[in-house]
Amino acid sequence: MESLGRTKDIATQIKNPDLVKRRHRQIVDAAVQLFIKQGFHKTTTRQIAAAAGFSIGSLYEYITSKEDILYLVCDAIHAEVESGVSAAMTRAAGGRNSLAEVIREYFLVCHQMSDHILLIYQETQSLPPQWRKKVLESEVRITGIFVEVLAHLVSTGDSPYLSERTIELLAHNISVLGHMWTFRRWFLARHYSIEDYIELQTEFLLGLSR
Amino acid sequence: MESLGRTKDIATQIKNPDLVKRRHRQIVDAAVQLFIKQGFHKTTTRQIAAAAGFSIGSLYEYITSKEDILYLVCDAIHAEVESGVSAAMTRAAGGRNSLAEVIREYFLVCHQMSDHILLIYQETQSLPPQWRKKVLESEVRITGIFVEVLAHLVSTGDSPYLSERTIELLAHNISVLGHMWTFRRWFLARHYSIEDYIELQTEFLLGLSR
DNA sequence: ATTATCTATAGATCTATAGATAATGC
DNA sequence: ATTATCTATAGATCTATAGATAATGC
Repeated sequence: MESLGRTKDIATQIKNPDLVKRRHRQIVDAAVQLFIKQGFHKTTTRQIAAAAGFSIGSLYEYITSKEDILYLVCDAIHAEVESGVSAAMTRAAGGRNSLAEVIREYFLVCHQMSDHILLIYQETQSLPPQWRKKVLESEVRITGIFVEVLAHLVSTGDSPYLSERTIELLAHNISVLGHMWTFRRWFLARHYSIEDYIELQTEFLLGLSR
Repeated sequence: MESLGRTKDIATQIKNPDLVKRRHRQIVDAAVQLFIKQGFHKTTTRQIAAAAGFSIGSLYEYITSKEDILYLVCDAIHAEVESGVSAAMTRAAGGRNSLAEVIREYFLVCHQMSDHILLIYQETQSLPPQWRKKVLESEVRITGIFVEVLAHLVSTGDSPYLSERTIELLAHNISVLGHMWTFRRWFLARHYSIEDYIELQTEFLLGLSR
C-alpha cells in the first residue's frame, strides 16, 4: 500500500514541515502493519518507533499521543480508497455501464485493501471523538461518489427515476457490500472468487436501477 | 437485553454448575455494558468484578482470562440474535410474504441490539483463535436461517428459481444489511427511520427473488 | 472437610516526558 | 543558536494468583 498520508492537524514539536510529512509517512507505514497484525491496543508505541526506524523519544516529537497514530493510519487508508474510487469514476464517467464499472473498481480496491478496511471497522471507536468524526466523514465522502454516479445515470435517462433517498441508500449499500467482502471473506472466499462476487453483487445492485 | 448465556467450555474452579451459570450471567451482564461504553481493552477486570458484584479474586474462579469474558459476551449476544430470528421464522413460516416478515423481524432485532452487534464487529478479532472461530460460526448459523427461508420460497414456487450460490449470497446480504443499520446508524438515522429503512431495503432485497 | 469468596500483591508492562547529546546553519 | 534525536525513567496501571477467611454440609 502506498501511503498517501494527508498530514494535518497533528501537533508536533518539529519545525521543518517536509520532515514532519516524511516521518508521519514512516510512522503510518510501520503502524499499519503492526495494527493489522496485533490490533491497536496490543501494539506498543515502542514497537511502532522501532519499526519506523527511530527512538521512542523521537516518535513523540511528531505526535502527542498514541491515538494520533491511529488517526494518521485511518486517514491514510481512506485517502487511498477514495483516490482509487475517484480515478475509477473519471475513467468510467458517462458510459451507460459506468455504474457497473465503478462498482467493479471499488470492489477490487476493497479486495486489495481487505486488511486495512477491516482495521477501520475494528478501531474507529478507539479514536478520540473529534477524529472519529473526521474518519466517519471520509466514509460519507466515499459513499458520495456512488451517489454522484447514480444521480448522473438517472439524469441522463440511463436508469429509471429513483428518489434521492433511494439513491442515497443504494450508494450506502454499494459501500457496505464492498466492505462485506473484507469482513466475511473468511467465509465467502470458500464459495466465490472476487470475480464471482463482483458479478453476482453487481447483478443484485443493478436490480433497482435499470 | 436478557442474557441467554449458553455457558460452556469456560474452565472454572467452582464445582456447583448452577452457581457457575448464575455467575457467568452476572459477568456477562456487567461486562456488556462496560465493553459497549469503553471497549474491551479499556475495561479492566476489576471494573467487571465490581459491576458484577464480587471481588476480583472471585471473578478469576469463574474464568481463566479476560478473553474468556469477551467470549461469554459475544456468545450471549449471538444467542439472543439467533433466538429472535428463529422465533420470527417459525411464526412467518410458509406464507408468501415470509421473507419480508423475517427480514423485518431481523432488522428490528438489529435495531434493538445495535450497540451489541457493533461490539461484535469491533472486538471479535481480540478473541483467541478457537473462540473467534466459534463466534464466526454463530454468524454463519444466523445467515443459515435466511438460506432456509429463501430455499423454501424457491421450492414452493413463491419465488423464481435461484441457484444455491445466489441464495447463499442473498442470505449474507440480508445479514449484513441488518448490521449496516448498526454501524451506519449515526448517518442513516438522519434520513431514515428504522421503518423507512426496512421498507426500502426489503424492496431492494426482494428484487431478485420475485 | 469442602467449597466459595476475599484481600493483598507479585510481576510485568506501557505511555509519555525530562534532560542530555548530536547535527545543522548562521 | 537552533533544530532534531536519543537514553533513561517517572508514574501509573493491569492481569492474574497466592494465601487467608468465611460459609456450607457431613
